[in-house]
Amino acid sequence: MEKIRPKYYITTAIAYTSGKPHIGNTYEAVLADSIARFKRQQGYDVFFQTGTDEHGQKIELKAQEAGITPKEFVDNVSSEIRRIWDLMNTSYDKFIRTTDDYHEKQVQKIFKKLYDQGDIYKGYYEGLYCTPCESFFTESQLVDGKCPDCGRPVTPAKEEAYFFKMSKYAQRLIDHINTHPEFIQPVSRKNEMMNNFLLPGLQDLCVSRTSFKWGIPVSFDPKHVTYVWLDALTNYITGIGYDCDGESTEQFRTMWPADLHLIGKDIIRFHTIYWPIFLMALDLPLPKQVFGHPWLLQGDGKMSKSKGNVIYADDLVSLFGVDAVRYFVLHEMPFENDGVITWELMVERMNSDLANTLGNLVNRTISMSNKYFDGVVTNTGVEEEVDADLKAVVTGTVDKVAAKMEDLRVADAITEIFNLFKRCNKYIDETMPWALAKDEAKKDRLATVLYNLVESISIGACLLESYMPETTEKILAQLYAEKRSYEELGTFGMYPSGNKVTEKPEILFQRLDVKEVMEKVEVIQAEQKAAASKEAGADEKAEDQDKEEQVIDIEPKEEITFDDFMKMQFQVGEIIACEEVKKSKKLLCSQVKIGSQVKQIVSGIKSQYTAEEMVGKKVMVLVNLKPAKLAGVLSEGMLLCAEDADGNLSLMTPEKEMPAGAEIC
RNA sequence: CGCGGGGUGGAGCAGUCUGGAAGCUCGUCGGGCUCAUAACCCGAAGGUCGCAGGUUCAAAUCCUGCUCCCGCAACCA
Repeated sequence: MEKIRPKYYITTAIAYTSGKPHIGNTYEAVLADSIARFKRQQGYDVFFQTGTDEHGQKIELKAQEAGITPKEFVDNVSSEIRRIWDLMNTSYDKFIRTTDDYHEKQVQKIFKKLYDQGDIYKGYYEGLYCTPCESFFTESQLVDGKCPDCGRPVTPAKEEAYFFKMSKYAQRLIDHINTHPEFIQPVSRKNEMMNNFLLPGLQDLCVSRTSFKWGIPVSFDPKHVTYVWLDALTNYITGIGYDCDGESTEQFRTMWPADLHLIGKDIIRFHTIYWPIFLMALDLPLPKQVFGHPWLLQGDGKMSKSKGNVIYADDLVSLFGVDAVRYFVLHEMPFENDGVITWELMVERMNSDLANTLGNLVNRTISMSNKYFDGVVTNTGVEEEVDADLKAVVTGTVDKVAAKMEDLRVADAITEIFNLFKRCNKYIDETMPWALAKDEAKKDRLATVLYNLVESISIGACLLESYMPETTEKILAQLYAEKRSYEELGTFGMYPSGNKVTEKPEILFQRLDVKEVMEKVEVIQAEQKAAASKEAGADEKAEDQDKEEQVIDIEPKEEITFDDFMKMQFQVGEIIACEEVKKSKKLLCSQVKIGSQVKQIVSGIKSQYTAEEMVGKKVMVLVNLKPAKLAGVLSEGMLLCAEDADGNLSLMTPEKEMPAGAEIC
């Protein structure tokens, strides 16, 4: 009787199609792929979904800049992302795009349903809007009057919008999280969500926009388009055939709820709060687990295209090969803390693990088989004591790997497999085949030693399949070995005795020289830089010529009257004392002498000025600004600064010596 | 006193829940071996486990205080 295979539904976050994905995005796809492949190997009926998130104002604008329609734009980027996923050999079963018609149709139905049942209501969204980030901010959220995320200017905006009533389901969610400790992984994230968002009380979530068109229209109010999360998150159900009128597919009924949503730690909030609440509103079961994986960061400073140090999957693959890149990202990524990727580290891993430990092991084993037995591998059964430990390690690995995978500790799982290969290398030294070969009487023992090695490598190679599928194929091909089933990986001795291995072993991973690699990297970086400065456009030509001064254009504000201007009172102030505001990162609190009075003014300039150097400066002060508390400290005015594109600040000081209190007009 | 995570040989990390000889990978140094991709195997050096107290026969591990780093939240008049 064939057993019914248990199902396993795994998803990645869908990638936003505003540009080419860097290695960090790619990492997520590979991580999900390794888990999906492993579950398949274990016999699960796996469905692995990934895809692209394609709506939003940012895309609308980018398309406009490029002079093409948004659809054309996302078609390009989406296929580029898919190309990279394919390049990385990810075995997704479904690649969903949020512009797919079934998805759009379903999102409209879901929106309507939630509206009809009163979970979504119409209201107004008011605040300051950052176009590139597509986010509204309250005045208090701004950084230096600019977008806290990207630092670009914001514009005031008010729009009619639909909101989702989050509070209604909050308690149910809190209970769920408390009774399902495995729901949010790693567990440390759970507290963050609870303390920062759930326990203080949830804000209602804005789910529609009228400020742009590139989105899924709200069916009963077409000037609105669905705003990001209700559109993006629902891919997890629409992709497998959910229908909110009850016409869901068979696939949906078997696959949902998802077993694992694999996402970046930056969007844990949306997946562990908003998404479950949407599902509750739709009366659907919640996903079993959400894993917010850490990030893969670059060692040499922040990534930026203009610095030319962004690491892309293509470049890595062309230098190292697909499996080496897969190995690296999977192995280097710890479970909780961020991982680091540099070209040097990549070369080191490649040389020491892949070339030395694994590649060389396969190579020396095959070479010896050819040298001593013309490639024929025979189990003559002449066992010695040392063999027992080798076999124990080899046959025990599968369970160790499975245990690590169960906890999503993929890096540790891979380490277990490499321990198997290291054990093999040690075995060679213990048995010294080259010594056995000199003694005709020990020929049978020699045969058994080589048989044990070939068998061990076969098992190890099969275990590698989830992580480095091509390497598995290559090794098995050289050994003329069959792929084992999962159950057979714990059994020693299935390699057919008398089988022949290849005559000419192929180098699996070539050792690399760091210097040579870095030379190639420099070429790549130069190209990237060139492309970036081209992209930056004609008005930034100054880039090459440091001496030429840059100019900055900012958003023009509304015209004001002379009267408006006269309402503001500016005076020269002398800073007579200054200290840091405790419990804040950016604030300095200054005592400013203006005429005969002293005002206390708090300014967000700690990153640019120390408290000591502030003292004694004469600065331009807006004195009649309504006092307000900042981080609990009273501020009675504003110090004026000039600011450049990088956020560097310069206090405005009088050009000639002026007394404190002098009017500025 | 906003919430949380972290500080362990040169580098990167595990160990902390459930106290009981400080471990792994890489690097360095020494030795072995020669089948193999200057690879493989063995050994050594190197740590007051952030600081200071406390509990205990015994603390990296438990308790208290302090300090530094990193996320999230707040803040930039």
